[in-house]
Amino acid sequence: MNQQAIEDYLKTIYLLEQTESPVSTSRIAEARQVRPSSVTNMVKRLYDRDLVHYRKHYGVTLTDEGQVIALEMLRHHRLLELYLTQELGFGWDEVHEEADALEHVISEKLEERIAALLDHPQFDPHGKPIPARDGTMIEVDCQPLTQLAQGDSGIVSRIDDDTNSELLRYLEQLGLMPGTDIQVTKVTPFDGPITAQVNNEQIVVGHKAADNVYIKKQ
Amino acid sequence: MNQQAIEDYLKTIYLLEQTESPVSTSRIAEARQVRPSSVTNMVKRLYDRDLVHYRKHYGVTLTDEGQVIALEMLRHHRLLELYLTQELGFGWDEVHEEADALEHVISEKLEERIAALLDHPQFDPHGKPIPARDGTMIEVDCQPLTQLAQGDSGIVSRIDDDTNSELLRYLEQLGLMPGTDIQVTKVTPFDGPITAQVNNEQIVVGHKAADNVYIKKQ
DNA sequence: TTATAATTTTAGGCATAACTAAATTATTAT
DNA sequence: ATAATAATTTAGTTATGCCTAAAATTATAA
Repeated sequence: MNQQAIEDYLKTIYLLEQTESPVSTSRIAEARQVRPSSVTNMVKRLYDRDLVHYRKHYGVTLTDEGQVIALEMLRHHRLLELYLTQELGFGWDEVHEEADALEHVISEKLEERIAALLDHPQFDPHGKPIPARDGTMIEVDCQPLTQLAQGDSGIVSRIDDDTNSELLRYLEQLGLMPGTDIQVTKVTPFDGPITAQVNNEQIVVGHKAADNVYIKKQ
Repeated sequence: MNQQAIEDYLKTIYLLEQTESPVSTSRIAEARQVRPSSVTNMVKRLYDRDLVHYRKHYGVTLTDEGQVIALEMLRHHRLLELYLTQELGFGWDEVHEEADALEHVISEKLEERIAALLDHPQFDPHGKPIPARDGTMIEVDCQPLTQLAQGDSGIVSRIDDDTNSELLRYLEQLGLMPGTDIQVTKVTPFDGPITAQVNNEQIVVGHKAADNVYIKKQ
């Protein structure tokens, strides 16, 4: 079993656990784009290594040991994304794949140097929290733009699907990046578009895109 | 056949070809620490992919296509070594392993950004030439310190074995780093130590270490 | 309780990449 | 030229990793 595959599975399980825990094999299969039987096999091997708890027909959760590895990958990934944008001029829509490959390869020493150089940052370019070395992570109370009501205002906190370059480029055009102030001007029913005030401009954004934009209400 | 294994074999073959070409399977086996028969198998697969020329019982050389990949890896490796020392505070004795892992993973885009940020450098921290994107590379006419005679002077050009951290730390202590002026004060027979003037100090360096220090005579 | 859906088991595929031992080929010394 | 030696290749084996389809099992909800 190679380390990269282990790390990818653990990361997937970690992220799925944020929504529902325990995680079913079919959810993992879906996320990893393999068959459920492949997942069952892999999960057994992860279980043999004490990286997950596993009860048949019930689900999977990470052990402490498994979570340490998952968080390490998440830390690597998000630090790298920030590093690439801040220090190497990458766009926030270009960093996901690069970080996905690099996260498995950088040493702890390099991780630490990058973190220090960036002044131990708390968030990646998409507003996602970067786990600290001890596994702790800031939680921001926020909600999708689609759930705000007319008149509500707040600050863009994070973009949910940070793997979708096209979406990111679109949101950037609209100015919907973490830290931006936003006030909802108008909402429309039946998952219709949302109108909002952003950077002193009126913007209109479709429901699907808006669903990825999480706002911290004020 | 995974890409990393291919790249490692091609890099090995490239480096061995600098000394003698064609390269025998046993030389490759020695360099890669595997059995000659394993190399024969691998070489056949490389041949199937047009990455090497291969004649049984005769030897192996890189095809153009193979050389492109080998040089790309060398470029990645050396750029990364320089980047890690210049931008991330790594010592020249700490970068080899990190670069060895990263070289297979960075994208062309990241390579280019790193190169640009470093102002398209020509040499890595050990004085080795960095291949340009088109495969060209500066050649420096230099020779091992052990081959200089008393009174000869020059500039340290490069360190041959850049994988040996201990050696690199030792040479750094002595001030024997690329760019340093050096004048040979005394040589001793039977592979004995060499005395030289470096940074206004007299230093004594053993034959084995000196053999790794290449000098550009003036 | 029985049908349906989800999950697991089984058995095997396919690729990589190493190894050993035996056979073959090339080189060297007589 | 030939025998001895060295280098190389062949053939077969081992081990790993990750996947799949199909069959069997288990959970669940009507």
